[in-house]
Amino acid sequence: MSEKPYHHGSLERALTEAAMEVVAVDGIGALSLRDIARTVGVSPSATYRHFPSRDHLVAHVSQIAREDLARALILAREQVAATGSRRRRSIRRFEEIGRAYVLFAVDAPNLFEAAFMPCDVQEATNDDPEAWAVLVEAVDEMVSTGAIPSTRRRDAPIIAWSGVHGLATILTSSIWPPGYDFDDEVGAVIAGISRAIA
Amino acid sequence: MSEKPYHHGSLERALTEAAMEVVAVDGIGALSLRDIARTVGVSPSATYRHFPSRDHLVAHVSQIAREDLARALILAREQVAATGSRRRRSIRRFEEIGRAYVLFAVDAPNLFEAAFMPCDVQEATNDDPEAWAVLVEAVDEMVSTGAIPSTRRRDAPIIAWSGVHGLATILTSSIWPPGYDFDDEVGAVIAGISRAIA
DNA sequence: TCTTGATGTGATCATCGTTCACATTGTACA
DNA sequence: TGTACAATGTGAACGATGATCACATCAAGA
Repeated sequence: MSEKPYHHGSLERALTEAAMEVVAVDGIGALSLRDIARTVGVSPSATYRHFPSRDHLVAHVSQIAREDLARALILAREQVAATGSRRRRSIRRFEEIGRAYVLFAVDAPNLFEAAFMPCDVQEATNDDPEAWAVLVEAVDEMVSTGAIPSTRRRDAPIIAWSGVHGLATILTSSIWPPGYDFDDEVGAVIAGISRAIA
Repeated sequence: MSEKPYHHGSLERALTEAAMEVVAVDGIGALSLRDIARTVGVSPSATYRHFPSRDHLVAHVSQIAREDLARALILAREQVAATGSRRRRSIRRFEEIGRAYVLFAVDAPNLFEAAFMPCDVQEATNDDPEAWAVLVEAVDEMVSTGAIPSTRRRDAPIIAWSGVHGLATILTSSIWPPGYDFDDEVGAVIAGISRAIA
């Protein structure tokens, strides 16, 4: 029987994975240092060798969730078929990114919430993908193909982000108005955004 | 010296007010039953005579915050001067409501967050004003004055709500993109919404 | 080999939400 | 008027949590 070694070897990764699991399933509020220390099989104080406080763990999870979202957007953009005009394709890319944004929130509401929660502590900025950059690129492409006027280059990302982020937040806040269908309104909002920035 | 009476007299109101204060200043996460019991000058267990659990207090605060927001929207609508055509006025009312929505979030970010936080426990529905209803009324008025086509009556509230709610959330989430000015973008987003539902 | 830095343990502390038996008070009814 | 009863507040617990500290263990280089 292999005895458990005194040192875990990759505690930080294990803690992070356990934390992501808890947050994804039960939300950021259910994240407890002692709890994940238990599931990883380590003493509570060991966690402090890798995260100075619970808030730092939360910030780390939040950062990963943001990267996951950005990757989902990139994937959606790349899955747009290379058919039709460049102009038409830039529009479809933009709309698919918007749809993926809302879809991510619906599929993983707890991760979405965690991604944008205000964190007291800050993660060191790195080179990981950012949702904002993906959005700006898509807008730039639409400008370059003439799908939207260049005068909107500046405001379009904010308008688009507000629209999809608002819809996503509303969808995950249990404040959805009665009598409305999710999928229908996703299409309606994205179409509205297209009109707003056209 | 007036002795403190054994019974507080209006503990529930006092607890609620103290809770609103704490939430407004330090956020919903800083709300502690023991803490507000201390500030009100009562034992921790006394709070349970009025709120079955911390979650119920949170839900109560959330409900009040939602009412505050709705009242702010109504106030903004009523402050639109009765000048110009009915059509023009309906548009201005709608836009001022949107502006007030974002302004509320910026002025009271913690209350705004509390207003839309997912609550496990539910407050009994009452007749207090709801932001959603205010928005729908404004859209209906725009339809009746011909400011927007009646075909958009259904989707316009969702589109508008998504836009302002998204902007408000982004503004209060410390994820605001660099190089953008708050006030400018509020105008840009609201103008975008107007184009989206026109 | 010895030392040093990194990593994990166990005990401990203050705080929190919650519960429970009990105290106090206002009130409706005999 | 007096008395049972319901409402409301107290104080002492319990278990759980985040955090800190002295100490234990281990790996790697001088």
